[in-house]
Amino acid sequence: MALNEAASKPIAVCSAVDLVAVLAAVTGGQPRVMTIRDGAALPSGPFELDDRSLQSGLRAWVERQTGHPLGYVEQLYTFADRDRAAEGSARRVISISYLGLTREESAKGAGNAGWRNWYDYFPWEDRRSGPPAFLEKAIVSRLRGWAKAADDAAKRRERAERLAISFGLDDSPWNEELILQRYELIYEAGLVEEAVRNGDRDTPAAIPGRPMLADHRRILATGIARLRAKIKYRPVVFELMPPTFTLLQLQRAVEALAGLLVHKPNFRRLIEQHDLVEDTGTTASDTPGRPAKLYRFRRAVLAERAVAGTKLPLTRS
Amino acid sequence: MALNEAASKPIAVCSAVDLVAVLAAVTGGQPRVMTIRDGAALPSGPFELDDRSLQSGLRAWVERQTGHPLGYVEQLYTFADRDRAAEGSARRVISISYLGLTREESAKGAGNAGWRNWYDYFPWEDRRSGPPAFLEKAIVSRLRGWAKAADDAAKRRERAERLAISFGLDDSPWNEELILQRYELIYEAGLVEEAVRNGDRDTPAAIPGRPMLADHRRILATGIARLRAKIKYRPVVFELMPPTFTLLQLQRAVEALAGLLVHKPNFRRLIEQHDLVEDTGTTASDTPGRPAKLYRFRRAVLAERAVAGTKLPLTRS
DNA sequence: TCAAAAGTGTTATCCTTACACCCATGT
DNA sequence: ACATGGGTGTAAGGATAACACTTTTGA
Repeated sequence: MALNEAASKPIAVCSAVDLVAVLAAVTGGQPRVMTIRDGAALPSGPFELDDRSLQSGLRAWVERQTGHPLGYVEQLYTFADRDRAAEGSARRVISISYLGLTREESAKGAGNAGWRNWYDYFPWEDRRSGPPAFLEKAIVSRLRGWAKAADDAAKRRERAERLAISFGLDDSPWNEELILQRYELIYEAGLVEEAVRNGDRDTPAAIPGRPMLADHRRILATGIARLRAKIKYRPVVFELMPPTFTLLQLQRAVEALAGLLVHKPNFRRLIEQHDLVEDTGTTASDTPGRPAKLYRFRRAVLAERAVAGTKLPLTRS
Repeated sequence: MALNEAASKPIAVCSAVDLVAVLAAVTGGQPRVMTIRDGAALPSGPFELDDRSLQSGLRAWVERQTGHPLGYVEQLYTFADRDRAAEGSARRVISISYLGLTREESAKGAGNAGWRNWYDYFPWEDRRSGPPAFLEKAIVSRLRGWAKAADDAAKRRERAERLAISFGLDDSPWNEELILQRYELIYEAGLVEEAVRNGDRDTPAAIPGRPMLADHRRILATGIARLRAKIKYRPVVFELMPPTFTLLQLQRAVEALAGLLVHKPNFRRLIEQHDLVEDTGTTASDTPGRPAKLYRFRRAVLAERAVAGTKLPLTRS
């Protein structure tokens, strides 16, 4: 590293840069992610110099692939740690990752590309029917063992605390946003195939959850975490919905993303209170039970609300 | 762009990558940012391949430079738009930017490096004594002119709306987090030197606020925006405070960052309620008025609270 | 005594949470 | 009738915002 203060023009050091996309959708009540290589990797490729910008290039590429406009794109993170290389060669790569939201629909992924339920990769993150049965035995108890196995007492305490917070043990509530922290804990403990590949441990039995190439699973976790956080303060769920939808469909989408169940009456009020939707006048009829009103996203909110929500007790005047 | 699904190994396309740091501190009741080249640029330099990771490399560099531990580092954004090159050569550079927080103290910036009040670059962002006098004439009225000058009606409406929201006109409240949006509006309207340099407009009189090289001012705005947002939901202010401090000092630091005044009694209650600080038993004596208790940050909160704060109405059980 | 800052009390309001309940449709 | 989902009412509790006020020091 040389952040030289007096640097004239930066020297033209060169690195391989690639782009990685976490493309999310919701269908059939499940959260989906676009994958390639038969589910083993996220879509990615070299960053070419003639793009207008990273974001617009990514958008164009996705729209070409899926035939659908990408509703929303945001940069996720840029990874550059050495231990990313992973696969033999110590080649250093910089990965710039993006999160994109789309309505799945015609998921005409060419070749071996396709949409997968993202809980295939993180089965412990789906708590819509309560904590999964395997969690305690296959994960938590082994992490407890790992925490106890640290060298000194301080480290043991620290690990135990991270474990409790990440997985919502001992009075800590489960926090669905901590998906990356949970993955990293499991990784550090050597319980995922990716960690084993990197030679950090000898070969323990892998835990439930499908691995991915390189660090794509970490990137996916980063994307899910961002989305789980964002749905709480920005109206991004709507990017994943069809043009019109019932409030229950909307709720199911939120639940799919969060991996948690939501309180129906209060959810409806929340949506209505914030004026996020408007009535279309029509009702959905093909469903069981009483027909539900169909709503559409009130796109005006995107402009109206810069949102943000104060948290500082300001003085008036 | 070629996010080829079937990509075997990405081709070794090469780009120049550099790191840019937004280092923030608070002293003398003012927010500071570390600059080089006599205040014209942010510290930056080429990214070298032998670093362990971006973050740790940046941390090491800063600690060497300032002699102080960097309390907090986070990645800001990776810029790669073509129009960044700006300065003659169409050379494409990728800039990975970071936000770092430190206690200024011995700001022994070597050479022409040093701490600057960040409102030198964004004078309209400091509203601690109300909206600055020049705002209406030097900025808002000219932006209104720019909004009216758009080609078609739709674009005029869109510009007027962005203007109203960004600058808190027509019933919209001022939102201190929108600093980047405000800067981009001013940039698009051709009112900053940086835009003129890029040849977007002929030469209008520049508005108050010091320009920077390349797009460093945009990066700085990104950093300030992140920090202004983050102090509301994470205890990061404390990274900028001395080991012990009074509640008024803490309040002044928050005000300096936000560019807004805070309601004292309610601020104190907020801090205490959340158990963010603990009493040291000592009091500050050298100040005017009644001596204030000195507090210290309760570092335990970093571990205890994964924080997050639900916004979804979950079902119990 | 006054200025300056520390610090406390109290209220109105809003938002969130939880619980209870009724409504409309198809089988 | 009953299952399924749609939809409303309301009350308790907590957080926030606003106002008014007392306390402690140094000059």
